[in-house]
Order: sequence, then structure tokens, then C-alpha cells
Amino acid sequence: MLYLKKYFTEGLIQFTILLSLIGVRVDVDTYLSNQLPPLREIILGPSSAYTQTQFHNLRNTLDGYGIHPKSVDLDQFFTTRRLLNEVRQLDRLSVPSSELNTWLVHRDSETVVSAGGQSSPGITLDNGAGLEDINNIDATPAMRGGGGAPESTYDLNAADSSLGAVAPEGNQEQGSGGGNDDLTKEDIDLIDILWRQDIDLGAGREVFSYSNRQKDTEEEKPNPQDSKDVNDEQESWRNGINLQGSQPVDGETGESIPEQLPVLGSQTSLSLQECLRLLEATFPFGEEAEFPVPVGNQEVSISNEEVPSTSQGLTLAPQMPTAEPQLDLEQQWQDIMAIMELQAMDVNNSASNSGNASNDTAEPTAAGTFGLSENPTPINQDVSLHQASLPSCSQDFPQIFRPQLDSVSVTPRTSMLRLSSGNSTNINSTFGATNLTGVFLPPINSSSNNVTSTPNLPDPFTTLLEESMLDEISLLDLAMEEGFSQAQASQLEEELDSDSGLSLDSSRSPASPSSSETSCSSAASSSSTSANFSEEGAVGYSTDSEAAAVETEEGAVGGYQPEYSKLCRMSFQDLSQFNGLPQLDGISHNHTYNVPLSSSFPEHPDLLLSAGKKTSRDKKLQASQDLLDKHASRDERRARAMKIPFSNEKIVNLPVEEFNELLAKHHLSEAQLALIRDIRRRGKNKMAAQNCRKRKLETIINLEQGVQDLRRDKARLLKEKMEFIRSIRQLKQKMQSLCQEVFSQLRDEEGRPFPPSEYCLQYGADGSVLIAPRSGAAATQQQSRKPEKKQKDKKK
DNA sequence: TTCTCGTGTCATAGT
DNA sequence: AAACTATGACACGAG
Repeated sequence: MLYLKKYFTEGLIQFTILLSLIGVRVDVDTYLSNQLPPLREIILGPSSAYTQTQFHNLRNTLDGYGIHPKSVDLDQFFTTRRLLNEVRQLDRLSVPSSELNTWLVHRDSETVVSAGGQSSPGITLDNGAGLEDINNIDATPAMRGGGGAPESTYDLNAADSSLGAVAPEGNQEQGSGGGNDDLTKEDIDLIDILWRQDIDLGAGREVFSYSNRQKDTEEEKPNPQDSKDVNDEQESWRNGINLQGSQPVDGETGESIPEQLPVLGSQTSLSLQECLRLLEATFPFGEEAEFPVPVGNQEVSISNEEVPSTSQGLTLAPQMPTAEPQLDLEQQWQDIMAIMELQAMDVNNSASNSGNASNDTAEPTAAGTFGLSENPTPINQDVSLHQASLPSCSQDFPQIFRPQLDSVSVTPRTSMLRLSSGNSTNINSTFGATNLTGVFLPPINSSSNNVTSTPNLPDPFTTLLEESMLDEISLLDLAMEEGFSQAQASQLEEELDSDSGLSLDSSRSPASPSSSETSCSSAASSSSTSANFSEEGAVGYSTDSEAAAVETEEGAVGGYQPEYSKLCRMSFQDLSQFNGLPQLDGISHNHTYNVPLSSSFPEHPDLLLSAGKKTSRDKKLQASQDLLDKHASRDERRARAMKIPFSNEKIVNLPVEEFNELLAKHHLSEAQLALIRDIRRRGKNKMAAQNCRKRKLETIINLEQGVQDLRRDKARLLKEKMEFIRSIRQLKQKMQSLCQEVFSQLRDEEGRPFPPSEYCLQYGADGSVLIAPRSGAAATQQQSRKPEKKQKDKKK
């Protein structure tokens, strides 16, 4: 397994590097986070919850001092640290992602600049450090935080100017021109291909050069204002904005697409194409005339002429646009949303601040990536990608992005509206219509001016489908509400869990953590205190970390007073009876043995307490002693009874070597040894059981979360489907009206009109339009009329 | 009294 | 083989 993992991981990394080198953006997270647990485990290893942690080593190497080495909270500790780091990074709008960034680098030995910015979680290969100068800070967080930010900083401008040293900006100036000779023809071809792709997308080569131009300008004019700009950039991306990296990404090449290119152009085109395809599939019945099969140039002519602003997106090339970019963006958008959800819960203000900061820069921002650059308000968690890049909808955003945690049930609906408006914008811009209400309202027969003979089919299928969709969506809204309540529940559960008394602080006595190092429990031989003690061996817990210190003290038995060790073992219910004891004030709800209370208290209180201080407190403790003994575990009582000279905790938690040494040090009877081994076995099993139960609980919670996520996905997909259906209907209506218009103007040689009831339009692949008879009966009649071929202009 | 829940323990399988 | 971990099953006490 280990070999497999190594082999597989290395192979994957190499493959990813290759892909990245050729400009294909590789998002490892997508693969890791998808439903491929085995793959994820192979690469990342088993989740910590199922990992058998080497506690003893961890304790020595990590700063988890406060945690008992066997504590089930160790997981929580690491989780806490991870979450803390994430929280710290929230103001940078960073999306943790495992991405591989590679550059084709021709390293100039004199131009190595020390790495700027922070280390990305992604794997930066080799020269990556040398490539990043301070300006590149923009790029690095962009890869992490921009969601759809460019992973590959393949810079066409750099490629253009230096043809090869496509290192990001920093070295560009110095290194330019240095690597031309090293470029192979394939490299140049590759660069050219990528460039042509961008040209195809409507982006000239120069539009990619903004950052470079800016940096060049800055480097040419290094005045304080410029440095201030640099600082502004850094500041702004710290506030959740990345300037360069937030630009839309070409899903194919991973390049930045300038802002004027709508991110969702491809989405738009996809939508239309999807609509047309769906329409084709949905309405095959006898409506070929009214609804043409979209082929080839026809659509190009439509889109190019109708929507110049989105011409890039609507340029329906003969090949079908792949859904990859959209899905990718969608995925990343959801990632952003997930983070925004967190931010909305806790740091709404900071989110809005970062939004404001985005206004300070005329650059595309992180929000600008989603077409929200105008709007400084925090992003709503339920924002859909569809309308995200439609600035025309910006008037909706104040409402949209108002944090609506209190009205989640409303959110899906508003989201749907936004979605609709986004699509309607596309449709309207395409067809020049302005009736937005048609999108939301049941389809009004917009083609009221149609020729009477034109069959305006009621299309029961669509109606039924849509009604069912509406029902389902309303149900799903409920489901989403339910999901939210589950989220709340799980959150509450987490909070409760974190407050369950397993916290580190509660395990630490404010009195003296170090004093617990004196908690040698070797006082078994001391019978100086009570009859109670004489019948039970003194057993106190000491943490594992105390072992070394304890070693030196063992055997040095002072006047042992078992009260503390007993106190350490009692449950929180019992502790509540001793609120008067200062040592116990900070302790509550600790009914686990994983964080032994004994570590909070000295097992030799006399080492801490002066003789004078002992009196009243000791009496109190003495009075409670019997009660405490009741709550000592069976093994502890047995250990006391057998006069085991060290604590149960040591018995359980010591590494086997130290444990054996400990046994060897003392001359113990067989019964004692057996008991000690039993205690160790039971203690370990006890902790294992707790771990097991905790894991079970986490698994259940995760499954609930998964169900909730799936419900959300389902609702989203249904909404999208709904929108497609609406778009299809609109297209269909438009096509009907267009056909009617055509028929109203068509005349045969004798000036007779073509009745739409008898003829239909057929569209050729070359854009030609044929008038064909509807039926065989009409066909005979049509023999007299020569098929008229007409080049139909699809303009509106 | 009964039920539920949390916990400890045992047996056993797996690592 | 020993040590350790994971987990199902059961018992027991508290609420």
C-alpha cells in the first residue's frame, strides 16, 4: 500500500506537472474532494480520525504539550490549529487548494529573487521561489484565493516578449530575451496555439499584458507612489482581492482572461447550445419547420451579430463547447461560497470591507471574478454562477448579497430570480426582446401576431414538465430549509462537543502545571494517612510527559496524601461538590480520563502546600475522601489494594519500553504484575473505545453533512434545469414568431403565400433555408411549386 | 419501573 | 510474536 501510494502519488504529480506545463489547468482538489475516498486516501493517507497516531512521538515534536498524548482530543487539537489557520487566512479570501504550479523557466543566475509572499499550499516546483518577486504576491494568492484564479501563470505577454522565459513578472525584465534560443519549436508552437486560443476568445495578446505593463511601469518609475500602488495591491489582496489572479480563467489554458471578456461567455453559449439541443431533443414532433435543428454557421451568425458584448461566449464554434470550464468555475465558485458562508456567519463586516477595498482598485477583483466588482457587499452564499458575470444585474446585488442567514428559505427563491434574470438577459439580448416578465411568468403566447394558420401548439409536455419542476423545487426549498437546520444542528453539536469539557484548559490546573510533575504516585508504601488509604494502594495519574521527571522521584515517598489523586479521578459531578476547593474551580465537565485531572493537581500536595496551609484544606479533603473513593475506578481501587507503586495513568500511557523499565524497577509480585497488565490493557481499550465512539459520531455527522450537500446540489441542478426549460420555451416561441414572419413574407412565383399549415422551413447545414411541404399530401401540391430556396437572415 | 444514554469492559480481528 | 488498535457486544449506573 505504501509503495502504491508513493508510486501513484509521484506519477500523478508528474502527470499534473506535465499538464500544467502545457497549460492545462490541473486542480488536484477537484479530484481529491470528489467521491473518491480511496484515491484521496492513497494520496493523502487515511484521515486523521482513522490514523493511529504515534502519540509519543507527536508529543515530542509538536507543540501539543497541553494535550494528553492519548487523548482523543489530539485530533481536535490539530483540527483546531488547522481551523485557526484558515480563520487567519480568511481576510485573504484564500481557498485552500492543492494545485500544481509550474513554469517554463529559464533561470538567469543573476536574477534570482528571493521568494516573496507566502508559500502556497500548492506545490511550487524548483525555481518557483526564484520566480516570485514582490509583485508576484498578486499571483500567488490568486492561485489560492481567486477561486477560478489562474493556476498556471503562463503569461502570454511574457511569452510574447521573450518567447520562452515565461516566468512570472519578476524576472521578466531582466530575463527577457535570454531564453529565446532555448525554445524548441514545440514550445513556440504551443505558445502560439495558446495565443490563438485567446484570440479566438476575443482577447488580443495585448490584453493579457496588463500586469506586466503595470509592473513595467512601476519598474520604470520607481517612485513612492508606485511603491504605494504595490502596497495597495498587496493590501487589497489581503482584503480578499486579488488583482491579477482574480481574473477569469480560461478553463482550457488556465490563463487569465481580461475582464472585458465575460467569464461566463462560455456559460452563456453553453446555455444556449444546451437549450437548443434540449429543444431539439424535446420537441421533435412535427415542429421541424418552426424549430430548426441548430447547425453550424447559423448559430454563429445569430450570436455574433446579436450579442457583440458576449460574442466571445456566444461564438458557437462548430465544436461543442466543453462543459469543463463551467464546471470548473462552478466548483470553485462553490468553494468560494463555502468560505463565504463561514465569513458570512462570523465576519460579515470584514467581508464587506474587503468588498469596499475592491472598489479602490479599478482592477478586477476577487468579487470581480464573478462579475461583482461593482458591488462591495459580501457575497451571498447562494449566488449562482449564472448571473455572476452579468454586470447588468448589479442592481440586484445589494439585495442579493445582503447576508441572509436569517432568511434562508427566501434565498433559493431570490437566487432563482437572479438566475432567471441572468438568463433572460442573455435571451433578451439575443433576440432583442425586453420582456423579462416572460421569464418568470407562465409563457404568455408572445407570438400573438402569429398567422392564424400557424399551429401554436400548447406543448403539454413542457407544461407538465415545468409544473413538476416547480413542485420539486418547492419541495427542495423545504429540503434546503431542512438542510440548514441540520447544519445548524451539526454546528451546535460541534459547539457542544468543543464545550464538552475536553478542552485543554480544563485539564490544566491554574495552580501549577509543572507541579504536576511531582505527581509521582509511588506513595503506596506510605500508610501514614488513613485507614482508607491503607486498604487501597495509592494510585494517581500523571501525564505521560511527566514520566521523565517522575522517574527520578520514584521511591522518594513523602507524606502521601491520597486526596488529590482521588480528586483527580472523580467525575465532574463529584467535582461539583467541591467547588470550594480552589484547585477545582477551573474544572468542570471533565468526565474523561483522557485528560487526567491528576495532571492538574499535585499528587504530593505537601510539596506545594506549606505545613501551615494544610490544615483546613486537608480537613475538607479528608472529609470528602470517602466520597472520592467511591468514584475511583475499579482498577484504581484494585491498584491501591494491591499497592501498585505507580499511577494507573502511567501504567496505561507509558510507552511499552518505559513501561517495562518501570516494571523492572520495582519488585512486584505476580498478582501485581497481572493487575498492572490488566490495568494497561483495560485502559488502552477504554481509550480505544472512546476513540471508536467519537469516530462513529463524526462519521454520522459527516454523512449527514454529505446528505445535506447532495440535497443542495440536487436543488441547484433542478433550478438550472428549470432555467434551461424556460430558455428553451422562449427560444421556441421566438422561432415560431420568426417562422411566421418568414411565411408572411414568402410568396411563390405566382404571388401566392405559403400557408404555414402546409409548409415548413428546413435549415441546411450551410445556413440555407428550404421551404418544404409539411405532409405528403402537401408534397404533391408542392410539386407544382418549385422549392424555394432563400437565404434567411437571422437578424432578429 | 422502564427506557435511554454514556461509559467501561471483554472478546476478537486486524495492524 | 508482541504490542497495539478497532469495534461489536454486553453490563452497569445515572437521569
